[in-house]
Amino acid sequence: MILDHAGRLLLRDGFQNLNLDELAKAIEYSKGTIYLHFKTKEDLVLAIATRVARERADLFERASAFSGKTRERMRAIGFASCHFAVIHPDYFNLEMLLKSPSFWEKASMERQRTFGLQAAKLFHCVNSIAQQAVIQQDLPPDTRSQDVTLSLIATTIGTHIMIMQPEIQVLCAIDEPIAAVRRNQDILCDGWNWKPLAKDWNYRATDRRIKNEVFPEAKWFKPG
Amino acid sequence: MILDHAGRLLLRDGFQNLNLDELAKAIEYSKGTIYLHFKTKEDLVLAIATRVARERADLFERASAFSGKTRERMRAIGFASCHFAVIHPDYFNLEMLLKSPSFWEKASMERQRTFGLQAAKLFHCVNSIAQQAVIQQDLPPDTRSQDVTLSLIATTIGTHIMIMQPEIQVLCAIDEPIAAVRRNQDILCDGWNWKPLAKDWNYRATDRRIKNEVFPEAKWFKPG
Amino acid sequence: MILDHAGRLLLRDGFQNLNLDELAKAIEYSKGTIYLHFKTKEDLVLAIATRVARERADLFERASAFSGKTRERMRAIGFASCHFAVIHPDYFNLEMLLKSPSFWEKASMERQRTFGLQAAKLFHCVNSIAQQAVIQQDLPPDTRSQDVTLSLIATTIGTHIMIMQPEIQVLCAIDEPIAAVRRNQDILCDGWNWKPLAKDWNYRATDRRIKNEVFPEAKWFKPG
Amino acid sequence: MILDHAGRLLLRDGFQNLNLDELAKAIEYSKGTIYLHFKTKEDLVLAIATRVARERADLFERASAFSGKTRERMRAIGFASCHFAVIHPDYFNLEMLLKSPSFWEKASMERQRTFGLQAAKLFHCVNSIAQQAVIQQDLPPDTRSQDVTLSLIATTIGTHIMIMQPEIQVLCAIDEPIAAVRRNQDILCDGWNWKPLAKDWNYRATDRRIKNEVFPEAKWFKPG
DNA sequence: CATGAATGAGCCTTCATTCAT
DNA sequence: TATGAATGAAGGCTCATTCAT
Repeated sequence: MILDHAGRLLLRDGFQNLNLDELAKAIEYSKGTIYLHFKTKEDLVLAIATRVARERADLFERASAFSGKTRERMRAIGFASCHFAVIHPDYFNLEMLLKSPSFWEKASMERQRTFGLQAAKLFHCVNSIAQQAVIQQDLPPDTRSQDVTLSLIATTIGTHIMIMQPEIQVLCAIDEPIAAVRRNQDILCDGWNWKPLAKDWNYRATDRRIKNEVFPEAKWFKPG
Repeated sequence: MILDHAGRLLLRDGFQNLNLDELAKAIEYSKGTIYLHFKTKEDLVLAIATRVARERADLFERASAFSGKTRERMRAIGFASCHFAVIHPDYFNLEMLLKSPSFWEKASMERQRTFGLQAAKLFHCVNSIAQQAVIQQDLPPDTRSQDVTLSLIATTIGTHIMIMQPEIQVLCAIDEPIAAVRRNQDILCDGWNWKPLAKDWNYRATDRRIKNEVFPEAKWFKPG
Repeated sequence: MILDHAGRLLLRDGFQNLNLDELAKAIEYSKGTIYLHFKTKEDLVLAIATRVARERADLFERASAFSGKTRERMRAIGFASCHFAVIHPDYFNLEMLLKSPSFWEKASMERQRTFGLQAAKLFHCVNSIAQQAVIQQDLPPDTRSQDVTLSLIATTIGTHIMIMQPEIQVLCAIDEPIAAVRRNQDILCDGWNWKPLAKDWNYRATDRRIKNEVFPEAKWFKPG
Repeated sequence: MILDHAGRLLLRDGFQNLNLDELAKAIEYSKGTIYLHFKTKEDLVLAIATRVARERADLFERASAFSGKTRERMRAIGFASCHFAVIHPDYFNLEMLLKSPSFWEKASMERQRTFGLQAAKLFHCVNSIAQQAVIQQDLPPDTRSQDVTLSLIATTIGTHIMIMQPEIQVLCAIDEPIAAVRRNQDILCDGWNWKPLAKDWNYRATDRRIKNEVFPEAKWFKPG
């Protein structure tokens, strides 16, 4: 598949240094053939991004189906985001690229729509759990679910960005980067007063269940 | 000054679309003159980033000097980060660019060092307050200050990135984007159990003090 | 062929003044197409030089096959060098360019190798005749063939360089520049005591044979 | 002196890579000042060439004053050319540059004249000895002195060019490059039948005299 | 569907030269 | 006489895109 190779080169070189000549050499097809499938280079890259975004949305939806208290289910989402980050550690660089208007206007409408869909699924997964938490009074009654959702996604993204930088890992004496992501999510949930709080519930057992039931295939850095 | 114009064009066009011909036309100097001051295009852009980063570090250091409880001082830092985000809403795009190794190797050593210095100052400002909080037992005794620092910076960055996207603003029904940043910081501090918690202290008064004492010149979206 | 036009412009303008825009205009192809075939401008020029050098090596090898005494065969090589100089009077300027290390390192390895091969063929042609002359005692027994080879090539090159200069032609009252090359080769062979010496053998007849048998297509300045 | 530094940089970098910014930094004067003295870069380089050429002419004239048989005096000239080549091993690269018409037309008339003068002196030194040799019947009576002169200069130049190339030194198993120059000159004189021939006269003694009387300051590679 | 040779606009970078001070 | 900041034309090289086959 074109997208596999293209994705690999894209991660290695970045968007601007991604070279279609090199790509054509890497895949078994010619440059002309690439243009049969993608309107422009941007269109191709958006296709890659969309595929990865769909993968992420799928992970989130699987996690979303986890049974348990609302905070446990959100915790499953947290595991999903970490699992995804392990598989696609540099995906954020790609997503940042999609911010530029000059990028979007060169991609096909259809693909723009498809990508937007994946992003929306993501938000929805998180937000519907938060909504239910408010309803079930796991979260304080006057809490706006979108605010919780925003904060969780933001913290997750921000932490991923931070821990990718080697200097930060040194400064913060982090030996298990991915664990920092889930810790921050956890602290934040406590901050929102999302019941049961970390101190009131043994999440070790929950974590074990998530790993077994939702991500049996995943490799986690530290078992337990 | 060259950097002013260059910064403006950089924000408008992005790095790759920043055109030195256009820049030369914009400033009253010629292209050759630009190269008297900057070794490469990358060097120029790093100079821009450094200048803005220094501005941010200055804001943080001013905030750091705020007198009060540790959490109040951290709150002042939060205001600093928001104030900065208002002045330079697109700075994160620029900072993402600096991730690429191929970028750094084209900039002059001296400028690389200077930029690193500013980034370190930032971390230090936040971390030293967190350290003091642990010492003063405003934070639980077994808390690692670096973890708190990391989480605060990560949440701040992540939230800034999120609220820049118009779709997110719509989805989350945010009418005051910048307020979301400080809210998330606040929730997170509560999550860390940083005393006094939001429910135990009237931070309205603190906020007023910060605005008056630390950022008397700043325009905040909503007074109060 | 690209190399034909490029060679023409190269001789007219020299390396530094050779302009790829102009070249692209001269040939029916575009600048990009040139770079499909040649890695750099230096690579292109080395390709030109190699082609001419191969032509020269071919002439030398044809001459090398001439039958007769060793000195007669060397004389045939002398004719070859003159014939070549008539066809490519400015080749030495090109060859001088190849001295610069900064030139070589910008050309492709493959082409570097090919060019080196041609140069080696040249040396070999001359040297193997000199070797045989020593064996057959046409040259004194303690003569080192490489020294003879070096002197002959050096004199040939030097004379070609000299007679290219109009002032020298005037100063030396030369009306037939190319003849000077062969005369110097002849004097030098006499100096090495290469038998039969010019005074002991009628080389007119040999010359006639060389022209007819080896270079029937050549135009010599003065018949006879 | 400007020319000293400029000459050094010129040899190191070649003409096209000679950079006036770098030169201005090397000397104590500014770029503007350079242009007070030299019309163009070419003019500057021609000045360098002229100075070295004058040095060479002086060496030749000193050698020309050597007393002895005509062939001994020519031998002194040979030593002069070698001595010069040792002091300025890369001068030929510079002289080749002066062939290009586009170079000359950018230099000042005055300097063009001065340089031509030095070149003429060179030719004259050699030629007048050859002329006298014909008159004194050290050379056969029908010999044209200019032909002898041309052949000697050509062989000298050609040999210098050849022995500069490391590959040639290897191919020819040369361990004393400069000695090859004088050997070729000697063989050539024998070829012209310039009396006394090498076999009829002990030139060792002559060489010793030349070194002592004409170049007492010179360092020769092999004493004796 | 597939190709890959050809394109050519575009861009960064260099550097000899000038001139106001 | 000396400066050195400023110039700006020039040129090598890239690479996304096209199209005839």
